[in-house]
Amino acid sequence: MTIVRSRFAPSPTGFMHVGGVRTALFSWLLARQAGTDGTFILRIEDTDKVREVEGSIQQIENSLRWLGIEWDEGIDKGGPDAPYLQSERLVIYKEWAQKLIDSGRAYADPYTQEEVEAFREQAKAEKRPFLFRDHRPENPPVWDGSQPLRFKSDPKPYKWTDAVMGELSTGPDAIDDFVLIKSDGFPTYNFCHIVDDAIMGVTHVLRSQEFISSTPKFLNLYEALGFEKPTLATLPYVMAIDGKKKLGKRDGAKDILLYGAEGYLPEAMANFLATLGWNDGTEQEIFTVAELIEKFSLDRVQKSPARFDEQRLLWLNGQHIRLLSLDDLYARSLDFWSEKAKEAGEERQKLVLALVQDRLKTLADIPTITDYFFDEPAPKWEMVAENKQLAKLSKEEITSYLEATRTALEASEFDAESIQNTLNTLLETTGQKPGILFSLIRLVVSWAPFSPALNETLSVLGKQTVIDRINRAL
RNA sequence: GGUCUCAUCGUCUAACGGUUAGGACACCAGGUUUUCAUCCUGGCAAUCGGAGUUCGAUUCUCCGUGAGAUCACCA
Repeated sequence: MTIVRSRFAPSPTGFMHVGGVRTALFSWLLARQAGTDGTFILRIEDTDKVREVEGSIQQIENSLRWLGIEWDEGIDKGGPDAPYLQSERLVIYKEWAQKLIDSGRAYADPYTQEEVEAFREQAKAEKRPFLFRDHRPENPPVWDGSQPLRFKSDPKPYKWTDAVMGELSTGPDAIDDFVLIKSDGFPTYNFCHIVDDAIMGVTHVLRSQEFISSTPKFLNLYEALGFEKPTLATLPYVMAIDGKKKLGKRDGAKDILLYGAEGYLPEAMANFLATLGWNDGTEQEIFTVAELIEKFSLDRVQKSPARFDEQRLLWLNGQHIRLLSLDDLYARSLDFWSEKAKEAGEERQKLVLALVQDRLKTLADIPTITDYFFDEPAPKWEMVAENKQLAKLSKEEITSYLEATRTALEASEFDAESIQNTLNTLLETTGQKPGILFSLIRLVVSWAPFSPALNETLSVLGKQTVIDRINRAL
């Protein structure tokens, strides 16, 4: 097994959406598949105090945990390279910045922000790219910490291999004198993530596509610092389903935790995210988390962006619900039952749950598909009118079918099998098609859009309830 | 504008240079002598365009076209 130290390094600027979570998932899968030789680090990059949102760290941790992503090292867990919160590591960055100053690879930026802005405007007006290094001061002042500290870059073309994208290259114009330490004393992402990855011994850096054009800067900095470059893997975007833009909070990307509240299973979400841009080359669609860990590989990750298709997630969720044992399903369903259902107790809830398990797409379907087992449903006759077949029946026909049904069921033993026999006999005596007669019975006892097999539904409801509901309808 | 990336059914994707271009979601039609959003069967539907290399190109090369990213004292 190869040694893998991978990390997820979000900034605490709000909730997590599917794009960010997928990056974390892939990184985690890589570490877990290395077995005991794999470590997954959660590092929080809080160097932009302006954009920071309170509570984000907790939310990030909750999101990862919900998905089943557990980290080995992090701010709450500690680890050999603690602290894992960048704002607590400022001395480390200062140290490395000093090394760059000493080796002549960093200098104080003497300009005001307005002056730099003027340079940028000028370049724009002249239709040429803006490069700070064109304005590199001849005799920069000694850096006292109040000015930004800039990297003295060594522009040159680069060719490198990305574990996902393959061979990549850029010209020298991609490299400029970027800021290492801001005037507020905090390092920039560009600088501190490189330092941290190196001293934390990170072997695999996974990140999303927008970083591809900054990679040459990073390569240049690795060289200046004398660090070995880790394996770089660029993940394609997750796109909004109806847009051509990457999925972002502005385009309706949801907090990943909301999916849990909406009745999605974390393993379905993991399956969905993993197969959004990755597949194992076979026709397998449903993967358990264990299978994902076993089979995931960076070289089968797609190069092109994938759209976020909620329909597919819904389908996968139904598939994963079916995979659950009844006890497991029950344990996860607790938040979704109606009050009446909870009053009925665990035994009865499980009886009903077993009946409906195959039909659930989300746990949030539980009330709509089970409430009539616990509470008297309000008749919705429009459901009869909206049913193509039932709409044709006259009021008299409906009445006579229901009366016949009541009579027949009153004589039934009311286990699933005898109800089945009773219903079959009923078809013969009424001469009606099952699609019509059974639809009618189903609606009258449940008034629900969908329900389990009729004989089982009736049996679980019990004779008295069924007769009462038929009477009520009559 | 500079730099860079990507491109197979509507969507997610498969295909050592040789397949009737496969699967899944969605959709449509049947079936399950019982409803239904389950399940089964079937159907619809794709290699962005043009050159080149080759006996043969979805696959390799080039040129277009389209889409996207980036060019911050944000990450």
